[in-house]
Amino acid sequence: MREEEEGSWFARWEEELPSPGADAPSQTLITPDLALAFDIPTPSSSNHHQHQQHHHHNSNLQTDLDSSDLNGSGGAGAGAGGGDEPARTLKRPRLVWTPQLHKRFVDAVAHLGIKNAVPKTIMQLMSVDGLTRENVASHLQKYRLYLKRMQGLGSSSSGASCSPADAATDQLFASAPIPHHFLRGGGGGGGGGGGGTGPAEATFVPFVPVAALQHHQQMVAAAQQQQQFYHHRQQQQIGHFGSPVGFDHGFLTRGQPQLQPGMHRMVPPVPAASYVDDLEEGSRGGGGSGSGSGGGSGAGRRVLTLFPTGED
DNA sequence: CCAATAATAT
DNA sequence: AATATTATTG
Repeated sequence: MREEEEGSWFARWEEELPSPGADAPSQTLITPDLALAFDIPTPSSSNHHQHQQHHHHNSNLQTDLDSSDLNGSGGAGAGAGGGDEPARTLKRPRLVWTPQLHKRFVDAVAHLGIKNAVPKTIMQLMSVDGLTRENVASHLQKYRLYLKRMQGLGSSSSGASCSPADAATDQLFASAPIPHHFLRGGGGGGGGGGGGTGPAEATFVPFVPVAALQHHQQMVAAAQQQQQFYHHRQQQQIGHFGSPVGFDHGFLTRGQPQLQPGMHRMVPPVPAASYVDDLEEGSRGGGGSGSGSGGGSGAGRRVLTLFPTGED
């Protein structure tokens, strides 16, 4: 029995994020505060091995991924009350892209069209609190690779992944209703997301909302202001990340953005993103990539990933 | 100067 | 393997 594969990364969690520990009060709500206190020791110097916090039973693990744990983990935090203390050089926990979150991502991209599917726009359209452009950009890379991979292949049977490694990634992306659009080269494809697993589609409905999106340092003024915002976000109200199952349900989903005084939201295209937020998504029956990758490591990885879809 | 992408590092 | 981070280019 060996769980070395996935164990590798989550094992680092202890080092990465401030795994709160036994000394942590049972106050599940105060987690952010503690994390904050822990995380700001000495960021300047190279990361020496800081005191490793003990970790309390943080149900962070996606293991029971269900409900709306749209967020990942963490607790960087915001002053739950009065604190607008700049959590200087605060490193937020790694963002956990859960299927629900990814769905929002895809949904945003889908409604934007490949044209405007840029990190910043996506981030704004998602309206997910605490999400940074970097987060989206990073994930966007993965997503593009996934799409490209899909395009490259797509023949023969419903397949999806060839390598076991890709299979894992596919599972994540498969959780979203991929509006097969955006092709790297011109666009294309799309069609049925849920209905057919047919790769290589051709029908595609690019609804270009707005015309040109020329960036010249004058027209994006609003955007720049927005940019400053997420810089300050660090001390503003981040902290809705880590939500151990059961508490901290600070839904990251901001239905409508709260307009800040002195600034207005810049959403020229796409009026108000109004998608249907479905908490539960169990769509992946079509593709159904064979989980049994046969291969070498397909033994027992049943922890993390996969939500209660009740499928087996 | 700002934004996005690509590559690299953790 | 998944993200964050950094560097480069537009």
